[in-house]
Amino acid sequence: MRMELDLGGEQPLYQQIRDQVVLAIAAGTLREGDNLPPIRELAAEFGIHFHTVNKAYDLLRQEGFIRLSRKSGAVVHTSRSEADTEAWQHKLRLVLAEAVAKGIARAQVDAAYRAVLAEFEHRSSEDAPPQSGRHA
Amino acid sequence: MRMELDLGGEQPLYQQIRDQVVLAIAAGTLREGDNLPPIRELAAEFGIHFHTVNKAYDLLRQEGFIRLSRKSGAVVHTSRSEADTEAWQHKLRLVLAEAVAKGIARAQVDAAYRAVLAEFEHRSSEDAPPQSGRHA
Amino acid sequence: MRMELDLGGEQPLYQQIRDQVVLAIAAGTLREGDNLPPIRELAAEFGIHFHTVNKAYDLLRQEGFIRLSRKSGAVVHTSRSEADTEAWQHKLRLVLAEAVAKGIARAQVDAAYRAVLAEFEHRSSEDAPPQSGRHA
Amino acid sequence: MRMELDLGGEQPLYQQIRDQVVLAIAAGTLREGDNLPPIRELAAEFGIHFHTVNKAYDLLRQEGFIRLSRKSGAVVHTSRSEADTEAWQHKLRLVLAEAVAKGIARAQVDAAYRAVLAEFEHRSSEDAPPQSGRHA
DNA sequence: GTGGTCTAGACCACT
DNA sequence: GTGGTCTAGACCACT
Repeated sequence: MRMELDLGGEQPLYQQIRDQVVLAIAAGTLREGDNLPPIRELAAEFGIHFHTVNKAYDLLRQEGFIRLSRKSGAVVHTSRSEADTEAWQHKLRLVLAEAVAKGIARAQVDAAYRAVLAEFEHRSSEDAPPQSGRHA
Repeated sequence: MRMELDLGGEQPLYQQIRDQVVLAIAAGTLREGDNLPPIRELAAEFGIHFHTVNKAYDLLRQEGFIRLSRKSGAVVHTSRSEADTEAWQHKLRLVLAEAVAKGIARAQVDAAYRAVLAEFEHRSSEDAPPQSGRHA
Repeated sequence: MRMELDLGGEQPLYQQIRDQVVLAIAAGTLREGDNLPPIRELAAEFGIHFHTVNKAYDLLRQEGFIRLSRKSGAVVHTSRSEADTEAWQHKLRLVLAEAVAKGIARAQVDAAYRAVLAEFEHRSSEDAPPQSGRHA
Repeated sequence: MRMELDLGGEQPLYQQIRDQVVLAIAAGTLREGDNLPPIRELAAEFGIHFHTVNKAYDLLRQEGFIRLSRKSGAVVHTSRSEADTEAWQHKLRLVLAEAVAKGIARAQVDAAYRAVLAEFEHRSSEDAPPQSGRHA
């Protein structure tokens, strides 16, 4: 799992780590049951405090993306509550509001939407039974 | 313009104000050329300091949603740069990654996407005459 | 003299008026001895308060671009003190510092410099005796 | 990094701080990756409020001269967009218009231009090896 | 009457 | 120890 952190960037490091993990899961680089790097290892790799990584992992746990245990460390284990889905819809609403408010053309929004989902597509194809006829 | 602030919430107040304004523009409650409430008035309404509102308005100005002047106050005046659009796409990517990572079904994501855009749809439909042959 | 003001823009109106007049003088649209529009006329044209125009004209007078008198109104009459020249050099220094700090290539800075001066060139050619050999 | 502020001057303090930092970057006193003084430290040095310094740093961040993070503080990190370059050209145009309008001789303008750039020259000469054949 | 600048200072977030 | 958020409030600039 490739991870790029922008130390000294504007976003808090723990947030960046969280985002990278979420993107990796969506991209299929990290799959259900996979282990995330041990906290101290990841911290060492980037020369950051292990507390920072710990905070990121704890956030991922809270959000229902991973499980933490002393035995197996951090493991991808997604789950979602209704509240999660609602919170997610609220985020989507805000992102789309920005686009609409800025007057980005509907076609361009649609294109961006499809492009991103296509990028993450493989995932459903891996989980789903390999059916035929999937053209385009 | 309805606005709800969650004092003591996780999100900074100025960010909440910013979000509410963006949503209002997208929803068409605030339209190009409309005035936002004066800084001090909005502050009084919510019992917060005018600096907080000022920061929100300044952020909206930076992001290209409004214009500020001592004469006319805060006025909706959207503009966008290429960098804006790129930053927006990155936000969309992250939001969709969350959905995919959580395994929300594609159909449900699509439904949420369409529902939100439908909510903001009127914008174009109000401004444009409801007729065919929309040339220039 | 064409003048465009951005009412509701970020820059103070009096500053915009001042800038437009300076640009007009540099471009040769306004020449030594020419009259600027009467204060109240200009104010009426843009629907702004005559105090605002008055402030702009007074600033232009202070800066040594025009003369004001009850008889003849505002007349282009440039003059400069050593202090003016120093102040100008300081402005130039700051503008160039921005370019250098941002890492704009020297060639590009030079090009912008020459382009702007070329735009204002006619002026010297009008004042100077029409000598031959001025190619490029 | 030498800095001189004119308290009680016409220019806002935060703007003066911003200008001094830009000049320092152009002069090479501050270089890519260098740290600016911590907000509160600089404020104490000049006996002004840290909010004022904060505003200056935030402006420098917006303009693409520095980066801010809680971890590393304020670090010189220049970047520019096309809009930046356009805005810069407009500033240059106005400064040169002043000179032309005042009838400052072209030779004197050229001299001032070259003198300022010479002052900032070292930047490239320090970083690059003083040799011919500078390829990539 | 509008937003802008600045001070003073409490408390928080991130590392 | 760094910057960030927020309140409180004085005084200023522009129109």
